[in-house]
Amino acid sequence: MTTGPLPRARQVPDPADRIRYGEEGRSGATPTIYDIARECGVAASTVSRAFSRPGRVKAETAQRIRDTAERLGYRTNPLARALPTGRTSMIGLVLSDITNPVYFEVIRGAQSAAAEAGFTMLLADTQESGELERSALEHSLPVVEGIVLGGSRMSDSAIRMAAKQRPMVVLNRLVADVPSIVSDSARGMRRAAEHLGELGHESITYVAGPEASWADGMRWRALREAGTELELKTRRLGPYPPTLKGGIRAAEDLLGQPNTTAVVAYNDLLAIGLVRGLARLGVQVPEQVSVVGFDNIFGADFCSPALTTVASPLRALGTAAVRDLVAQLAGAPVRTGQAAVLPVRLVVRESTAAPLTRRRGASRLRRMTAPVPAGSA
Amino acid sequence: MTTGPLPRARQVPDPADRIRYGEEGRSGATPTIYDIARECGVAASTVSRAFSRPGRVKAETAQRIRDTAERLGYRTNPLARALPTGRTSMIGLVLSDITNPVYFEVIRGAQSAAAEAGFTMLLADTQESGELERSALEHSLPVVEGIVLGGSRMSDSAIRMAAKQRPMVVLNRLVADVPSIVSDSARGMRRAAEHLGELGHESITYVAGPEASWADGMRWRALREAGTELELKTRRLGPYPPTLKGGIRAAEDLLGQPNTTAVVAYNDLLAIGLVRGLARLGVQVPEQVSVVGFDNIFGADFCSPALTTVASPLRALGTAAVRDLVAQLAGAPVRTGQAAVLPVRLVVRESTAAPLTRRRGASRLRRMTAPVPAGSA
DNA sequence: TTGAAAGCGCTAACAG
DNA sequence: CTGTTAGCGCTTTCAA
Repeated sequence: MTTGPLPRARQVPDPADRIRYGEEGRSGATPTIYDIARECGVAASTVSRAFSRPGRVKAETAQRIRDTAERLGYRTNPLARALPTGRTSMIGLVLSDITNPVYFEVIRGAQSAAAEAGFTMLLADTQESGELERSALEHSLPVVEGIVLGGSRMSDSAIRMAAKQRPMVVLNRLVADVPSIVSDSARGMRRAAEHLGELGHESITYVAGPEASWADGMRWRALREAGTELELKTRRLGPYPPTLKGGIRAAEDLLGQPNTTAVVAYNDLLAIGLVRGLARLGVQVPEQVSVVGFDNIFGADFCSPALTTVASPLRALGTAAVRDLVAQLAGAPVRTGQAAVLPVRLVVRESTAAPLTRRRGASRLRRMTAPVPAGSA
Repeated sequence: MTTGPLPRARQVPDPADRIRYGEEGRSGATPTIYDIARECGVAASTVSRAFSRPGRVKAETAQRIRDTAERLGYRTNPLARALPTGRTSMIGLVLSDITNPVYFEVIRGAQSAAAEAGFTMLLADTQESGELERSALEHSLPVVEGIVLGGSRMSDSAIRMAAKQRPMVVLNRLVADVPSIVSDSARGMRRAAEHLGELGHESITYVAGPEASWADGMRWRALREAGTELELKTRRLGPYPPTLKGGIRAAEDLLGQPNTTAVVAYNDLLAIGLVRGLARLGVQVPEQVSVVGFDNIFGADFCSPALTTVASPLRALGTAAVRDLVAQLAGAPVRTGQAAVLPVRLVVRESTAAPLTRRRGASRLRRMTAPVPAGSA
């Protein structure tokens, strides 16, 4: 009971290389401002200023300091700097699912914008759980100066609350009083509907994603409106999880729907799954059904048939979010009224075509042949 | 010149919400151990112990402390904790290219293992540059307790040097004296060669990836050895950047190679690009050429034809690396002699088949038809 | 332009 | 079992 094993092994400081108090100061340890101060015959505060406030120190002194710092291999300790100031130079990127390819380019964009501004990026994966998300925000992220929330699964009010704690930017979702960056999916959907209309389709089925997704509601609403204006019938199927598997399930459900010649899916993952599922069921894309996706993720161009999709500016979303956040941190006023809306564009590939026959109202889907064996191992 | 604008805007502390010295202590600020100590009538050190050393404090006292901490909404400040101890509870994952899909599952595995062990993951993208990598290690990562190096572009000696500074695990590469986790690509290549041999191919072309890649050398060597044993001719083409574009270039070069019926590519990205490039040039896969990839990345199953590939245990690589690192941090002896080798498996899909004709030695590739227009917008 | 000194929040010796 | 005290490395008043 006296000196029993400590609960967490790592709490036993390795006596060899951990910092100890009151002992050795110089030797192999990384130098501090005090070492430089002593070496230069100035006060530590002067050294500090030389780095964080150049110009508030005589040029020659500053130079001398910088030189010896260089010589000693001095690196300012970010932790020590952060403690009194709160400036950790870190921002957090919170994602609902790191492995969702829609985030790849977002991550890259955010990362490069962060690096550019001198920030390090902390990545948190909340695995599609609002609970994990809340806990990430509360526990592991207090060290970040600001947060980019990509694909949050929390409620608007929870987000608003969190945004009060520290600077925040929300991606692809509108939350009152919280700055956000969205892609113009309404216009994208409109373009998709026009495209299908021009090909001769008379009705469009929306294969829905998660109901908790702001973008999903947005896209469905946009399709309905476009349908009204363009005189196209619209209907909605779902919701489905926004994954390949979800798409395969949707394919099965689609067979029950008469007169389906054109589908717009919530996102590319769903669309690609849908195409595969349909192929397995003996339905040809685009001959029998046209399919449009959303986002233009990695793989949308090399799946078969290559996917027609509404391309989101994924990379730009990432950079814009981080730039916004960094601006906020620099004291810029928070742009809270309106979201920044980034333009999208329709990329037409091979998964859309004119409907097979426009003369008869008969369902194309009922014409299916016998199911074909899945082609993969 | 006197009070001119400071270089970085964010260095102007926002007087409203930054920490100030000597002023207000309580009010809306987040509580510290001192607030709890005062409230409970104990010393701050007792509060500290109650959290970091439960058991070294009387049960009731500890309970009382935990209760008021709860009531006050206390959260221990990780920065303040880290400063004297060096334990930041962060580990760094350094990748050569975040957007390379081969890392998706690795990231996910690493992230979940880190979370499980109570660590936060810092992600650094070095954009295929050894220089950026070195600088990331030096500058932005001193706050991490340990590092997982995935796809390093640095020299062995640079890695060894960095590994002396702090605990490190290297992925998919062997570096003397540094613990590493690799997938068994030698056996994977052997399996691929056997597969192609069984199909009736008599020679195999290796489409090489970056020369700086340890895995590339490994794979090529394994193919040569397998070729000797299985009596298959082998040749090497490249190097190419391990991207879709690289594959497309490789496709062009491949046309100059007589008698090519089977290709193994350094990785799936290259393989998929190759297939697309060949299709554009009018060469059919697998009818005219069989193609095998490496890794089994996202998309390998839905590209067309679906890719036969040597599947790496990507997720497991990520978790294993982090678990290893965490063990090191906990004081486990560094396993330096031998790398941990994770098993791979060959996934046969549609991109491999028997060669069209075995009777004639004539090149299949020279039989190509006129180039076909690219199908995408 | 610079130095002295206090403090950021927490941890760890060292008594008691 | 708990309080006292010093200290992590850096920043920022305040005075000189």
